[in-house]
Parts: sequence; structure tokens; C-alpha cells
Amino acid sequence: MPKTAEHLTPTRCADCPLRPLEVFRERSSDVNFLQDFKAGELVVSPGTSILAEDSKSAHLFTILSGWAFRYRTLEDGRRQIINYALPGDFIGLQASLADPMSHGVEALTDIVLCVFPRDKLWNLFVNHPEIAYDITWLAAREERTLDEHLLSIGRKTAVERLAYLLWFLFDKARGVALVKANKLELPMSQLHLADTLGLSLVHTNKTLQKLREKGSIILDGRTLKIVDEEALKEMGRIETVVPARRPLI
Amino acid sequence: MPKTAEHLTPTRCADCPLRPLEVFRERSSDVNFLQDFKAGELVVSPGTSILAEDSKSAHLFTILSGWAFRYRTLEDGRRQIINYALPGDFIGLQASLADPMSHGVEALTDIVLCVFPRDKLWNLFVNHPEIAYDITWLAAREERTLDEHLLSIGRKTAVERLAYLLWFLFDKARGVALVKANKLELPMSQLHLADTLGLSLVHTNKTLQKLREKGSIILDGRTLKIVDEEALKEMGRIETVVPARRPLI
DNA sequence: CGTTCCCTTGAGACCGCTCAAAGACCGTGG
DNA sequence: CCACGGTCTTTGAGCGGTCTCAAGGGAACG
Repeated sequence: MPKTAEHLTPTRCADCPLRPLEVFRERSSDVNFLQDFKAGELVVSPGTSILAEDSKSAHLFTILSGWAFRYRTLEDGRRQIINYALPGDFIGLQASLADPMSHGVEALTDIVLCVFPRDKLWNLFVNHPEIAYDITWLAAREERTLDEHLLSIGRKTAVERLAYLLWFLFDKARGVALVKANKLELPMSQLHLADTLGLSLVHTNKTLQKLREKGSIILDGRTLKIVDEEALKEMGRIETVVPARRPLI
Repeated sequence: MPKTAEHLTPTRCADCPLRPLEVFRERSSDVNFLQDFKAGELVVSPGTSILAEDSKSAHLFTILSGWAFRYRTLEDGRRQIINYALPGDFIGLQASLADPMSHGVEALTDIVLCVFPRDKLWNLFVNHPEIAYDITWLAAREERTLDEHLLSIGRKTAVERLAYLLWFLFDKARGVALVKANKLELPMSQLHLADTLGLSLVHTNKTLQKLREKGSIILDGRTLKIVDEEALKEMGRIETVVPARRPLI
């Protein structure tokens, strides 16, 4: 269960600090409707679950600030991290549409979420096809990201996977202005990375050393600096890139 | 490129042979609109690509009959099969929404596809929110399936992965009446299975032997018979099941 | 100053990989 | 009817990438 919501001074959609960012498409009309759609804000601290596995959520969320991750676990505790969510990412669609939710979502940092009631979703499809289309577009884009992750976990070596993941996170964070001077503050531990890559913690650590030795990244604590982006992309066998520009719900 | 289309006698949506199946939800109205949305049928033979990697598709498809698979490849030839598509499955949404397509889709058997022009999609969102909602629902469901696959490839052992995959295919095929007397004719080679599991061909074969020895499946040529379904599900660590009942576009 | 996480490193085991080759099956053409 | 090539399946052998187990060090925090 989420920590108690703290409704301080909710951001008005028209004043959304994310919208001016280049990665988000302009939305001429309908911002007012989004305002109506929005039920409030939710503040969550690190380690707290936003959506629990096997529950049915009554809400959809857009991340206003902070990092989260989506995961699945097996009964014996093995965990697979499916994807990460950053500001502007829309979460909870699966939980709202398909029956009981199968994945969990957990906060990595302090997070502020915009909350949308799921029961207004149908209303939105009827009255605001533009937004409905955007939501579908985002779902297709997420699917594509998962394709990429599957290719990575299924067919790449440990070094390739790690290079891919670091670049992926870096590029994603860059889109929402979290990268300064080619440096990014990563909020996750090596265990999170391991659970994303399908590797063990120990091997992830050793693979990290190898990447460091090659010199294209510097990872000091949790500060990631990309020294040679092209080299990193090559090591990660990154051939196509998911388009950055997207709608903001 | 798809083989030349053979427009014989296109099935009318109202007479769709799939719709009576239990797995598909009833659709009271709008079947007539679907008829308008449908541009024709396409017949494709095994091994032919339906959607090429890195192309932008002008069409959306629903499979009327036959099997296909969706995959991604690396430049050096490594291939990851992302998912399989059977009758009633809707494909091409990613290719239509997100820019250049990143995955390929290839026919495993002779296939008949319903073809929908992508440029009518927006029209559909405006005039038929019910269908738009269904499309989004299907996208969320596919995402969930990919979550499951990621968990499998990332965190399960070879035997677990294979048991999971065989049950997954079996259950999916059962939904569209392709299973008779607990037997299913699989259209794919062990290389396809290997490329789905993220394993090598040789190891996939050896893992198959192990599964046979345990006695819960019989695989004679490409005929899969499930002897003990519960045992197979346990071996595959299948804990939650993607709901079968779904809309048919 | 003790506890708790997290990162790091070493050692050995094992799962899955590659290389190699043979057998089964099938369609084709001589 | 048989020879042939192609694709797919099967099996063996040995290598190596990744795993588990184990232990120590560092930083943060009460």
C-alpha cells in the first residue's frame, strides 16, 4: 500500500513543469480536460510499493518526479525487473485494463505522482479520442521497449546487456533533463541492475569492472558518467533507438 | 515483401468463424463498422515475412488462420523471438504507431490475414471508442505477456523456461480450438523454440529430452501431447495466467 | 560504535555453449 | 525407383560464462 498521500499544493496541468521539455509533444487543447481527469497527487518514498503484485488498481499514474521500477517475482523470491519509470512515464494501464495485476511497481527515490481515477478512462475514450490515441501510442511504445529488453536478455552477453542497460537509462534520463555534464545520478543498487539484466549480483559487479576498464564509462558510487557514448552504444549492440518524442498524459 | 495477395472470397466480419469461440468477447454492435474497416484479406505462405524489420507498415492485421511469430535480430544474426501470433491475434499496432518498425513478423504456416488500413485508425478512435478501447486493452495484454516472457528468460532455468513456453503455446492454441484430445500440432522447429527461450539449439534439444523423461509431455515429431498439465505448469513455475477472454478486432 | 546495506573479490562448481558428426525425414530430379 | 541435397533432430565431448558460496571492506545511520 502506498504511504499516506500528502496533498500539498497540487501542480496544475497547465503549469506542468514537464510539458515544456522537448521530449514531450505539444498538446494544444485538452490540457483542461487532463486537469479534470487528475484526481490529485501522491507522494511516495523510496522502497514503497506503488502498485502491489496481484492487486487491481483503481488508479493510473503519471510520474511527476522521481524514479520507479516495474517488476515480477517468482514465489521463491527470484525477481525480474521489467522496466524503469521516470518523470512523464504513464503507469498502471495494464493494472487497470487486464484483470488482477501481475507486476509490482516500487519507488526507487522519493516520487510525486499525478493520480487519475481508472473509472474515468472510458469517459476519456468517448470524449477525448486524442488522449485515448496517445495512451495507446504510449502502450505500443512500452511494448517496443520490452521487445528490446527481451532481445537483450535473451541474446546478448553480460557485457553487451550491461552496456545496453546503462545507455538505455542514460538516454531515458537525458530526455527529462536528469543528465548534467554527461553525468547521471543512478538511484538503483547493483542488485537492481542484476535483476534487470537476468544476471547474478556478483557477476553484474564483475561485468561492471570490465566496462570500467574499457574506459567508456566512469561509475563512481552511483554517479554514472558516459565518456564515450558511441563506444558504449556499440558495446551494447544498440542498433535502433526507441523514438524519444512522446505525448505526456 | 508479402507474397501477392490472393483475394478469393473474403470472409464477411459478420460471418467471422472466430467470433463464436468462447475466448472472444461478444461484440453486439460495430461489427458492421469492422467490415468497413477491413480492406481485404492476405494469404501468406510459411517462411514469408509479413512485416519486415525497419519498415513502416501501412496496415494492421488480424490473423484469421495460421501461426506467425514476431522477432528481433542483431546485425550478426542472433535472433530473439518475442511472441507468437495465432488466429484472433491483432498485429502491427507498434508498426503503425511508433515510427519505423523494429521487429519483424514471419509466417510459420500458411496464413490468412484480415487487412486493415492504418490510416483509418484515427477515424476509428473518433467514431468507435469501443473498438479503440479494445485495441488498447489488447496492447496492455500483450505487454503483460511480454512481462511474463521477460520473467521467464531472465530468471528461470532451461527446464522451467521450456515447460513454461510449451504450456503457454498449448494454452494459447487451446483457446482457438487447435488442441484436440490434448494434442497440438506445433508448427515451429526446435530452432524457433531455442530463439524464443534465449537458449542454444543444442541445449534446447537436450532440455526437451529431460522434459520428456519426466513424463508430463509427449513430443512425437511436432505433435505435442500434454500428459499432466498441472505438473507441466509447476515445472514452468506458472503462477499467474494471462486472462484468455479478449476482444476480437 | 555497532548495525546494516552495499560493493568488491576470490574460488570452485555447474549450466549452457560451441564444435562436430551422424541419423531421420522429405521433396526433387535423374 | 533411387540418388541426392536440404533441413531438422539427436548425441557426444570439452570449454567457458555465469552461478553460488564465502568473506572482507566501506559508507551511512542511529
